[in-house]
Amino acid sequence: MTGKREQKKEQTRQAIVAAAVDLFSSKGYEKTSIEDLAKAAGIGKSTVYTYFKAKEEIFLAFFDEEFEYSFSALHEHVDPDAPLINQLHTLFMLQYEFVTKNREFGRILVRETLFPKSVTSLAKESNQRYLDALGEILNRAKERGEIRPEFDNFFLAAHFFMIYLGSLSGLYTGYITTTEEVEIGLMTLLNQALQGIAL
Amino acid sequence: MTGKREQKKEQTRQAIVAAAVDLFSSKGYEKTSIEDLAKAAGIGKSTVYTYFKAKEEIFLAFFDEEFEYSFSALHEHVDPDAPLINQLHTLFMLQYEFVTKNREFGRILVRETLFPKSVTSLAKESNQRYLDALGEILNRAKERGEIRPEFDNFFLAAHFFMIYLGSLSGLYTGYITTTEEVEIGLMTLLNQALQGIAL
DNA sequence: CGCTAAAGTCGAACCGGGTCGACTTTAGCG
DNA sequence: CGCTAAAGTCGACCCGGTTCGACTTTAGCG
Repeated sequence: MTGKREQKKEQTRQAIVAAAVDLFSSKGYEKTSIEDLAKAAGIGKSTVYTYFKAKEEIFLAFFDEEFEYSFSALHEHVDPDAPLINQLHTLFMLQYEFVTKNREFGRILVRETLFPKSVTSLAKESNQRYLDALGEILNRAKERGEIRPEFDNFFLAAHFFMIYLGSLSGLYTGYITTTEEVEIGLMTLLNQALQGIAL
Repeated sequence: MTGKREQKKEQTRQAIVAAAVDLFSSKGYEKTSIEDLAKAAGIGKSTVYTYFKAKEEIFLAFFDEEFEYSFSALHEHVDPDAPLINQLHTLFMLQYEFVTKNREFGRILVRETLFPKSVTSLAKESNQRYLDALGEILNRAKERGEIRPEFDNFFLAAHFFMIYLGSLSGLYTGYITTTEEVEIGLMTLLNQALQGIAL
């Protein structure tokens, strides 16, 4: 396999993603047209559609690259044996900063990964990776005896993920506006989840 | 005030919303073009933009009509003095059914209200109404001594809302596929929230 | 090496959301 | 009632994502 043809195809794909990383970062998603990407990649506009079914798919590929970078930064900041709430706090605030470096970017990201038009493996993969990272943190917390062992890891991870997600939504709907408010909201909700709401 | 002009304007507005209720329901949001709406309302395409700034705004107006209907049905199903978890369960499952009557509809709804392009009062209003309805349920639960009184009502409502939101996302990303699974997921998460995750 | 069918490419066109600016209606004043 | 400025209307157009179909390249067989 991997004949000349496949190699070239892979190269072109890379070129499109590289153009996306470049242009989405500098001009933003909406303001970058498919034609811009095509020109930057040195191909024709409609050729882009040989490699990606839609603009959103290019976005997801672009996100993959960025995600890698962001998650490697995470491990430098979080002590794997710190109390759970500290770890979650750090993780979410890092993620939050990353997402709001470009407000537009974060919005599209959430929309496309969490409420995608069709069930593509791409979107699910992104979520899974996030959930896995959360799962590891939770596992360690369970081993330390910090949290109830009878709850399922998947639903625990999902629970925390939702809290993060909701805080983001608060940002986009205008309920909260500053980083401090995000921080307060996040901590309040994490506390509720950990302590329990019922008397 | 309310001269002939304002009356007619209101009429035209209504005609557009009526066309939206009709066409969005039958053909779906994406497949209904502005021109379709204009034709159905008996006006020109660009006149639509005198009444609404964007297609999304028409969607929100359409949703307003549907929302009213759905929430009135709610009060017939939920006993205001039933245990909190039962009330939440009923509320969310009703809401869920409503939203998935048309899958497309639910997706756009979440996207536009929770992650809107710009902070419009419209989207915030929709959320606020939902949060208010939740707040009432929580108030009664507090009065019955079911939940911790020291937590802020807003954040409690937000917490439950997020759980619902996350379950929906699970549906759209393909983590869950059937109504039963939604129900199980919902109950699991509500339990976690009420009991508390920490040991 | 020549041929062919499949794969890859891209210009042209489609489609639908949104804008512009010229035209039409009408409120409300004298 | 007549006039005018403001409000309302809409045809023509722009723009960008996506599709179509004709053209070009190339793998791989004889």
